[in-house]
Amino acid sequence: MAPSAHVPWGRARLSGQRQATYDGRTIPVGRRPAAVPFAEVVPDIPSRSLDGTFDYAIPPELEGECVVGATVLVPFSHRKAVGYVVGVGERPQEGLAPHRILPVERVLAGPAFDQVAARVARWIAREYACPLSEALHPFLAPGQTVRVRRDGPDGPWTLVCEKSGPVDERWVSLAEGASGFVPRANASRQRQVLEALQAGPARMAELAATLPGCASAVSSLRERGVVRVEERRRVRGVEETTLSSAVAQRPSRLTRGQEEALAAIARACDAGRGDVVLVDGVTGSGKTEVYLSAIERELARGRGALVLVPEISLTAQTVGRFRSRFGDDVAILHSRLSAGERFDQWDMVRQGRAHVVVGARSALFAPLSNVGVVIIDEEHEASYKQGSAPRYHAREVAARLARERGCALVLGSATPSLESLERCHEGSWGGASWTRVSMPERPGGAVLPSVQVVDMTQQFGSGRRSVFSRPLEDALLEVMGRGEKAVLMLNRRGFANFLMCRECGAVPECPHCSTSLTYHERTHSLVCHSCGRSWPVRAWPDPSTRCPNCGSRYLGAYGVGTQRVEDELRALLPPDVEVIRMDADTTRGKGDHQRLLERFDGAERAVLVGTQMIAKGLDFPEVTLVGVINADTTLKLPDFRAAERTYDLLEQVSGRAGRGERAGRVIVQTYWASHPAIQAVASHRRDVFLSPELADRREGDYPPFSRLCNVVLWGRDALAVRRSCDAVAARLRERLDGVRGWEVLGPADCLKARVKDRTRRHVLVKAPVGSEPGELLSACVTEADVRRGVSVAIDVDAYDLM
DNA sequence: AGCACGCCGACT
DNA sequence: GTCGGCGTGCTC
Repeated sequence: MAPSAHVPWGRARLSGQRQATYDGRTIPVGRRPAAVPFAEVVPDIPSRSLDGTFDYAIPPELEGECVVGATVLVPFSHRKAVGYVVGVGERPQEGLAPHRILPVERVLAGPAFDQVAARVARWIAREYACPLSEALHPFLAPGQTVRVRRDGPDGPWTLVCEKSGPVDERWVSLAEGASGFVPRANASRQRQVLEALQAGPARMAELAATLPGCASAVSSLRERGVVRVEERRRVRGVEETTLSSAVAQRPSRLTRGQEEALAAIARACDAGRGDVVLVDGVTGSGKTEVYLSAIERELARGRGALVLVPEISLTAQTVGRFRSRFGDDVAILHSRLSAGERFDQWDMVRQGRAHVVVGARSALFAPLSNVGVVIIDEEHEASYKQGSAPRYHAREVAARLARERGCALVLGSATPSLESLERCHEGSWGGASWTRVSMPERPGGAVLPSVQVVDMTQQFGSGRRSVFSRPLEDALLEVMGRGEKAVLMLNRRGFANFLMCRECGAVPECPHCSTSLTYHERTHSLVCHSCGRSWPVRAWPDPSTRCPNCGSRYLGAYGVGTQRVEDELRALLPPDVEVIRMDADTTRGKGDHQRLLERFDGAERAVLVGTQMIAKGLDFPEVTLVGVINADTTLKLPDFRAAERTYDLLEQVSGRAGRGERAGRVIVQTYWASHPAIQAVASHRRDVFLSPELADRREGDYPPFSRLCNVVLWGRDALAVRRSCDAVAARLRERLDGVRGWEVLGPADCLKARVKDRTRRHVLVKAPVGSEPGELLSACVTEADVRRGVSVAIDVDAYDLM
């Protein structure tokens, strides 16, 4: 198909002059382009066997509307289909008989993406082995799904439009009574509302999303005349924004690390070819200020910014910091907004009325064409990998997007991923340069907490059976005696069960795959979920138990729940100490999370017990002790990233201690005190973890030295799943056996072998770093005999191997 | 011959 | 994903 004039978000007729809009500004279109009577359309039919584009004629009356990014209704085979325009041109595809070309029937929605985005979508489809229609989905306007469906087995096909409901247009702002108003000590929600409003007026829906259950606080503040609540169409006026600059806490001067980071980012922006800067800064080193300054510079040059933060850290505080610096130029996109609210924010970006987008993973696909910089905060977070189709990694899509848009990519973390560190070590990757800038100091010279490692095998050896070691027990009593607070973290129990020797700490591993073996109680066996091998085993308290390492009979399933820790704490501490448990059970309801944190905040002296959900975003100055009950549970998960995740988590949770004036202390309990991940955290030296970990990864051909792909098959019929998976594995081996750098593992049962009455099997494929495994995997799956009723997912660069 | 079932390929 | 076309094989 012939390329058309390059007109992003082209609402205007292509045949006119000076009509195309570009982020709200009019740009000249030079010569008069010819009409484009053909549209290249991707039907929204998710199927591997239907992977291509189809050309349709654009009738004259639709000429202005039927542009790249538009949603259209087209005749398809014997029915109609919703499709997306990914290209327009003067000629249809070659070799297509003219009489077969049908006309576009209707334009259902205006443009949601431009040609550059369409190119990125094509790349996603190839790279992550998914149909192009699925790769386009994240680009579409949120909450505006249009589908053709039919009612009944052979009823008529009808068009179903799910437009988002009415938008909550109530705005909350500070009123005259705000000055001098001090909320009561226990009114923490009121305080948070007022803090959020310091940055300027906020939409009720947005407040409710970041501060669950704030409605009652707002209404009581209104009764006292502290805030005003107004119904209005839009707030983007003038009077409110003047407030925002007043509270932008711009530091008087930047640290050297911050200056260096900004200089590197400026160079990357100016190079305009997708160069990457990794801002490697310890917790509290002021990465956000670097982002804000970099964005300011780009805005001054007339370019916008995309900022990705992990969903969990998208709090009122984060939003407030961006709002206070950029006011109404910020759009917020995340899952807690209502559908209408999301659409509204998205549409603001499309119309060029907001140039900074802050959001979770999917904010990457916001309709911002004039991008100066893409920023990914906490880039090591596993949540940047999407778990359902399209199974993209935000870092990789961002790198591609930055190259296509000619802007810079900034990655920030205190514990960068091994992938990013390795690319920076190489200096370049995928045609762009990768630079690491280190920020080792905290502004104001705050110190990192001291970290003590306690060897639990010694505690066990000396007859101690409590979940608390002697040092942790002493520290807890001491901290409570001083009227301070403590946080105790239990690593995720892990979905997988494993055996561990309480005397020597050994965990049985697969001799072929060097991953921990999972213990299956029912069958009394140890199973490797990488290669599928299994061994019979007898675990404690069976009298014949023997630890393969030391011969001890204390080889048993190991796990401590938050409940047990809570019980032991109550027995240990004086009755007036608040013990707050925070885990999946106690945070089920909406706003529970926030409520528990408030109770912790308001208490005189308290201990917060929780799973890893407490590791992030907790900022209480009175916390002087952080205890990790058992660092090993995540260390021993059958996942090659287990050590990296443990290191990240421990580093992160350590950063929770001593954020106020008093120094912090961290106690890490472990059965494996010598493990590099634990030693690295204890000594505040990342290389202690990094060098042996990288050596292991290289040795085992794991990322970042390979690309690990997971092909999962599931279905009700266990035999059909098994046969299909065998067929896929056989096809992969036919193609790949003996090919240098490629390896096929399995088939094996998935770690979660049965989910919702479906049997799950999988095959792992290791591919060389420079390769593009997506197309090959797609082909093998298509060619293999996958039975009806068996579903397949191809996960390239898989993170979740369960 | 008449029809149920399953597989294959087209769909612009 | 959905449907029609066509071949196979069974039944009337």
